[in-house]
Amino acid sequence: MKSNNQTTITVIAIAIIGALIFSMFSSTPPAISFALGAMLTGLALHFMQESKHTILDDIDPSQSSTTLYVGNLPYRANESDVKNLFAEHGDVFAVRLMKDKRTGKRRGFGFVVMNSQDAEHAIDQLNNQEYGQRTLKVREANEPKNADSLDLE
DNA sequence: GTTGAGCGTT
Repeated sequence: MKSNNQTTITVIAIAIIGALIFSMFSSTPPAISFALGAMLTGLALHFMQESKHTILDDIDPSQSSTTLYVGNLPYRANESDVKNLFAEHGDVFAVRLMKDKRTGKRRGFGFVVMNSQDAEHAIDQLNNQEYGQRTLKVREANEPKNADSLDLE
């Protein structure tokens, strides 16, 4: 819908060419073949541009997420506490505190997924900070499932 | 109910 004049002219030109080609291999009357060819070619080009716009629109820098490693957590801290703590420094998308698979007891560390821009600030603000009589360790997580810190290369 | 360096899970 947002195509400018140049792309519109290009689409029409290609549509006409496609219509001519379509007419050559069709046994129906030339006028109908031409119209059908133009419609099909125009539709194809239209959807190609639509998908292009969709892909580009999906790239939203304000929503890129970064996974943070949080260590030296007090055992009594739950996911809610950690989420509230990090939420003071940015948008927190998810919190996972690792626990023992058998006993279910917390292991004192976990992961926080939050806004990439806020993540750097959260590291500076929360790393080596006192929390529950413990000194927090906050860093960027290792095995990143989300390859979003690629802007640091 | 305990412990204390670490990088996980559908």
